[in-house]
Amino acid sequence: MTNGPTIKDVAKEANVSVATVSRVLNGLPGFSADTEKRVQNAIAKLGYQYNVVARNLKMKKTNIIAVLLPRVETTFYVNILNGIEDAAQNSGYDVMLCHVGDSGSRTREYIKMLMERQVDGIIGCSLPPNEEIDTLMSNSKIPSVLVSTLSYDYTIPYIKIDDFKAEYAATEYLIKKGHRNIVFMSGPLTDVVAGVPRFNGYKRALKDNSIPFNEDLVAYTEFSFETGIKAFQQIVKRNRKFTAVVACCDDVAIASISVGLKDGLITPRDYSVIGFDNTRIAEMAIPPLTTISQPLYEMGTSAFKMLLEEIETGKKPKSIIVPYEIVERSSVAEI
Amino acid sequence: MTNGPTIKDVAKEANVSVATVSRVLNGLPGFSADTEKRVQNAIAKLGYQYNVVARNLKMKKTNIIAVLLPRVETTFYVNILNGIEDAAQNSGYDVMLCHVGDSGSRTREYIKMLMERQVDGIIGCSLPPNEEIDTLMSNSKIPSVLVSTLSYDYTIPYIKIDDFKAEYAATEYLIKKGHRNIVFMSGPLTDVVAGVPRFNGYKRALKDNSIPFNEDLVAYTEFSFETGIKAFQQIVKRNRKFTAVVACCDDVAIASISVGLKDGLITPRDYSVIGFDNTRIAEMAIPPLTTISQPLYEMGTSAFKMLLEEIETGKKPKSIIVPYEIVERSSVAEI
DNA sequence: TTATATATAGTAAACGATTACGTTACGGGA
DNA sequence: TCCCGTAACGTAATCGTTTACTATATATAA
Repeated sequence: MTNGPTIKDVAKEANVSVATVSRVLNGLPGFSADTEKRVQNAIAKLGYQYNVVARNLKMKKTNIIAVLLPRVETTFYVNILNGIEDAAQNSGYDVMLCHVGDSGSRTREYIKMLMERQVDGIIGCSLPPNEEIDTLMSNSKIPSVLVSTLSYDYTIPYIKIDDFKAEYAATEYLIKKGHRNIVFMSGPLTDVVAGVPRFNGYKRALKDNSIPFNEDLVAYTEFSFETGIKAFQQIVKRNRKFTAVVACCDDVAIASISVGLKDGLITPRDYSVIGFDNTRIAEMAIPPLTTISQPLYEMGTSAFKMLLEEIETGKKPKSIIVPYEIVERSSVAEI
Repeated sequence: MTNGPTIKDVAKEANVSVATVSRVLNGLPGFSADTEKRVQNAIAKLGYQYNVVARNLKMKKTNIIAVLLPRVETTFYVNILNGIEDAAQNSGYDVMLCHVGDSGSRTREYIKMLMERQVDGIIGCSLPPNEEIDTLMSNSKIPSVLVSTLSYDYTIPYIKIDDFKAEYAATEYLIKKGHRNIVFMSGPLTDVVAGVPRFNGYKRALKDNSIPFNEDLVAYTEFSFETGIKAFQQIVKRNRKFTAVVACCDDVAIASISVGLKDGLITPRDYSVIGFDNTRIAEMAIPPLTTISQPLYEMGTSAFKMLLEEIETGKKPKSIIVPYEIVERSSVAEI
């Protein structure tokens, strides 16, 4: 591969110094209109191509941020990612995608790689809090923010909803519609971020409305359709008296609807269902799913803004709790 | 920000030259076990951090590839992306995400940026063929491959299914089940890649089975749920005699099911539906969607392999047509 | 013993930008 | 006329690596 022309070649061609070429390239002051024209002509003539890598080395800045994602199969992450990418693009940053695996197993290696690559910042999405990873991140000195999760010891700024309150609200919504036998399709209790607090929100809403908690009405599942199916089959086997279900995510909500259908149970005629996340499938479900909405896209843009703040000022931004919202569609009936 | 230690500092600390440090860092021959230990100790003592940017400059290689995507809201792209990322990761490449907008409007600027960034390769997903963009890509001299689309003049290697044959097969599948009044929910005919060929496949299957083509049975839509809803409403208004519909994508298929439901029409009892893509929602739909499956993840990994081949050998790889598959679920009935 | 190969290392020139600092020329004010 | 500020450049060091050349010591072969 023959080497392309560099700033030096341009300088020679235009009869100026490299400094001058650099100045016109970057719009810095210090050259006449005539010089500029000569440089531009030289650039055009030689087909000069700017080299960002060289600048990165000199400037110790890459204008790259990395986004760490556990898995990218659901629109949940995609919405956040879109938000991040749009915001980054607007500020002249590019984003590097790091698919760290479901359990976050590749996170360690990725962070090391990112340090070597000199990325300017890291955004971690839904990573399970892990002391080792968190300290690794902190020690890396790379500005970082978390979306939809927390750090082990709260040292890394984050942006998320209040999962406890959100699931409390979902449960209460059902109660206000007259439901009392409410199934809870819980995320795993090993998940301290989205599992435990949502479960607690459910239980607290029950308690505040003097409804006794019934262990028979809760099933544990991963945040996926397939595991949701299995979990809800357990429920149906155990208990038939429920009139509503609050699910830890939309996929599980839809699984709950599907399972019932095989037994001739129709939502919301026979039982109501409320989801969580408001992913794209929520509106496409039959019936369209009533669910808790997180402003995912905005969380993405905000996360980038927080990160940018840390990059530019060196100060850790404040964490943000964003508001959830109940979006009412057709999967809940009053009784 | 105080500068971190460099290879030079390590060299001084270990009482060796920078060349030696570089050699142990890269596992090249030319140092004794004792020297290696001294270098490693120096690295540990100083907390030395390797700088990839400097290497990139020297080596004229970044080990970054870029993936261009029109929009990332559907699991369609996500599956391809996963494939690409996993394959890239295995070969020591990182991927940069470029969200070029729905119409590919930002593609131009992105390609320029990628040239400046000296990325090693570009993978374009589902980009609408566009002469200007294609020549820009070719002129950039950056190895490129296309997934699920073609280049304007076939100069850029691609990997995709045969859309004509696939939609032919879908239509024929319905015909073999006894259907003759078959609606076609067509993508826009401005889409030369997925719009036109699929429409032609549908028409040809009709013809080969001596079924007259009926303009009334086709509606045009974008590849989205919302537009699918509107398009199918048109169909229902115009004609009620159909017994099946072939849809240009899963979202549109589900839209077709949803619209009928409002009129009390149930799939597959009242009409059958076949989708396209086999995205995640296909299995979650009610009823689960029979659809044409593209091996998206594998297309992603193959695309990367093709790209890698071009990066390493400098030769354009051959384009690949991958096989589709009909996955049978419950949205089609025999009559 | 001498010649030669080999292992182990060092020197210094790239890679392609940015920029602090120095220089020159010109113009205006006193 | 002299002084000085300023615009318009140029020079050269620098960012942190890689690696082509050399150089030296030791081992091996003849």
